[in-house]
Amino acid sequence: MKKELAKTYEPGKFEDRIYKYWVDNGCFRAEVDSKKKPYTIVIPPPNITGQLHMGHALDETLQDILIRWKRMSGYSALWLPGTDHAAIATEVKIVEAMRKEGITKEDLGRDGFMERAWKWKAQYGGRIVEQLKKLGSSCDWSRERFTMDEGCSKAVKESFVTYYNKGLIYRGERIINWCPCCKTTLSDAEVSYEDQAGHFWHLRYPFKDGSGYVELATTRPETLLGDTAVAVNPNDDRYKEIIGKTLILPLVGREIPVIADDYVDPEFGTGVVKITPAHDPNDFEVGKRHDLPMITVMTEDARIIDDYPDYAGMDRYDARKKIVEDLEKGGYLVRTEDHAHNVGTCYRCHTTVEPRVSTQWFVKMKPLAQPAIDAVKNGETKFVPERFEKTYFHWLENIKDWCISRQIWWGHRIPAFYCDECGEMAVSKEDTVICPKCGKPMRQDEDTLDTWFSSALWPFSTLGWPEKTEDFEYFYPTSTLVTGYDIILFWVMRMMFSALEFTGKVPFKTVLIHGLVRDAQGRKMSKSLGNGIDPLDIIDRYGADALRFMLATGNAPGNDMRFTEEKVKAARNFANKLWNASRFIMMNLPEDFVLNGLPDNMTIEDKWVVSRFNTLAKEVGQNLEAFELGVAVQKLYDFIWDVYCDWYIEVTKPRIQAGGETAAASHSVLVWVMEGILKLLHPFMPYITEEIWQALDGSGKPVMLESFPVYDEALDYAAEEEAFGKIIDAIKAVRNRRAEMNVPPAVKAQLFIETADKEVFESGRMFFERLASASAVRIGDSFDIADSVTVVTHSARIFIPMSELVDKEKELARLAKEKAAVQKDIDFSGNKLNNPGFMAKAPEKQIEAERAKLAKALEKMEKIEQSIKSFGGKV
RNA sequence: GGGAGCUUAGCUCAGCUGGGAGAGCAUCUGCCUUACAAGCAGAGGGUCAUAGGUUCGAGCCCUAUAGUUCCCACCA
Repeated sequence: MKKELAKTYEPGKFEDRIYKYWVDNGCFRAEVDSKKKPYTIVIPPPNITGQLHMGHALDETLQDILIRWKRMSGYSALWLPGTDHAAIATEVKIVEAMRKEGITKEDLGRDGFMERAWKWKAQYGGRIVEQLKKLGSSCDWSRERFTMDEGCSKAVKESFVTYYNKGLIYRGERIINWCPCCKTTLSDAEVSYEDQAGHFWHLRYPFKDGSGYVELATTRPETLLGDTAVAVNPNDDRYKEIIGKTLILPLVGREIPVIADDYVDPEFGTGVVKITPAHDPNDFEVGKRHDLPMITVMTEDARIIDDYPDYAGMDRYDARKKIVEDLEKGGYLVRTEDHAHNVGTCYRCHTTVEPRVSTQWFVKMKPLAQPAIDAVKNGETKFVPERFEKTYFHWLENIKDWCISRQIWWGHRIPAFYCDECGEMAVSKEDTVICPKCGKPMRQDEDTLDTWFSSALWPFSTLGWPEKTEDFEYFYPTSTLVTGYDIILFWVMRMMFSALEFTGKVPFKTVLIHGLVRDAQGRKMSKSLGNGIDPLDIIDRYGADALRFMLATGNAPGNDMRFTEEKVKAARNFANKLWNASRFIMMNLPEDFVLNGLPDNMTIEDKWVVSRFNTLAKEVGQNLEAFELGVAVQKLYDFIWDVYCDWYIEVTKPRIQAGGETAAASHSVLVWVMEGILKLLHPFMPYITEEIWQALDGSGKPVMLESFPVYDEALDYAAEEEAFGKIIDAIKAVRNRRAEMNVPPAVKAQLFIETADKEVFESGRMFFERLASASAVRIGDSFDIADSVTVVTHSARIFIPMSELVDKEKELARLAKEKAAVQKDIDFSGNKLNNPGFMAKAPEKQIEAERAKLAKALEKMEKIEQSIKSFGGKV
């Protein structure tokens, strides 16, 4: 069955059609099938607010390659898609949109806001999903999930309640990271530190008894309002006598003590630290140790509270300015110096985080961390590349409790209930709860959970947990998680301990880590820089296959890569090459051609290409097993372009022209190898391989459901590989000489091939005419052609009688150079073989290879010397 | 202050368990050879950051140094 392909490769003309074909035929659907082994990937769920960016494109491409390869390899392969509600990120966007309409959250109230948020989700949540499809992602869309859908919400409640009942979730008053802009708490992981230029203000606090001052330094003078002590190191001789004395807090007039605490570093600054327990995490600890009062001086949006009339309502930076002025006026400011320091900022909006004391919910991490460490230590879960395990261990070994409550509405509401009557608290999976003590209806906690709380359950909540569903039993634990190194701490680690806690199993066996896609200059792609490249735009111009190929090529796991359009173009050109190769095959195929395996009468070059393909299949499989996708794709590229197109197709041309039996055989081999290529390449470039397959193959089945080629011993033709290699070498050598002498291809010349492998060269006779510009070819044991250009390979001497081009002196000089080169080879191998150490310790295989190399070089040397003699030179 | 990565051809990067250095792009030469100029045939270009070490043999393993990037960390 022969179908015409368009003249040029235009992916835009068929990609959408092919995708629809796959969906319509249920090709992505994974079945619970006890006869097959499961292979499962859950997608790192993109944010519903998101637009597809290059990071997604890379992530999805790698997953799709793996899932398509496993599907073709006989697994029941499930790629489970879905989206994340992205609590803060989404709420910020919705609030922003509302602000443009002049509405606030408070105007709508909680229920009204949620209604609006769900509408918003319905409107934009689908967008990113449609964009994923453009890439060719073979997700099982019938199983698509959302972190706030019914099942995932149920899993969230179940896990919260279980944690709570085991004492692994608790509520307590702590100092937490507070974003004054998002008006919510943040976990430690959600704070990113930035170096900022600041100042070091040296202040003096007077003693109450009038005995002078103590000097201290601060980077945050505005927190002075909340100072409840000044601390020195107990071993600091300079200050031993003032411990226990009372100071008057400038501007405020509060009496505060001088305390001693090891936390103070005597070497740093003046060795005296002001203590603000409510606005600094370290001071909070000091305050607890010394039972100091905690005085919160700022509101939720980081303005000074009304208790300080001089500064009330000012934001923290204005207050800082005013306070420094007032300190100066009052004679309390000693000096100001420049000081660079590390400031914690909100990872979403980059507002400086304000430490704040409040009552929040926490997950107790120490007991959960240990099993997660063990699971990786004992190899149940492996990271690729391995080095990321260090990051993982380091984080888990130093982990602090996880603050999970957020003061926003978009998210899973904390399933805790309070009785306003008697103060009782209950944690429950139910939506309405009656107080167990007094029977009054209870009020649910206003806060929601950190978005990563539900993400942490993703590998099993999406498969039905806490129910023991068929999917869960069959597809869990998942096989491979593919994600960027930037969210190991946020996500991978939390899935690990959650899964071990709730399912008793690791969530995935392998974590394949990839890097970031950077711009051409190596900068991170970001909205603020405006250097982001839209994958959809690239797909539009070059096709999804080209983008995928580019993203999979030349990149090792865990390494960042740069995006350049040149690389996409190279990938597109490769697709075009494949496209045209298939066009060539099809335009020459007889109308009634049907592929019926490999023919019986294969020639040397047929066996050569089949054997090379066989090796390719073996190696690609090995590389995929080892997650070396970049290496695998490079091998495919080399085989298709160099072996198949540049050599095999070229070599079939004279055969096809000749017609008959030999042409028929070459048709079969051409199609057989092409089909093999399409199968091997399909995971990487699904669209073009499917499009060509459908035109070439008569089975009516999609290539994506074919079997992935594997090594077949019967197709190993080592002898033919070597023999045809001799022909290739000879053709290359002739071309090389002709190019050196600037002989245009149109100028044909006779070729006299002197060789001991007459049979081999005889079988390649017609290739010299087509590929080496030969007008006629003679093959013999010995020739003596005067004044001819000579070419020497290790298996042949080739004479090209072009006397007008021959310059004896030049020819001798060239031969001398070639001789020197071969002599170097001989010396190199000879030295090795004469080295007792090498002979004693090198593996036999290596010694054999060295002997073979030496033999080849010696053969070549003999031929060169012969040629030198024939030009009258001395050897 | 800890930890990790990177340093290979002019540029961007591969290089699987150690066995005479590769690709794409760029450069140069010659070709519109009826699959493909998004192409074909050739060429040039690298003391694999530096210095030691292990080994018969090192781009690859070990140690130090330099440059660079990232992650983590409470120094006011």
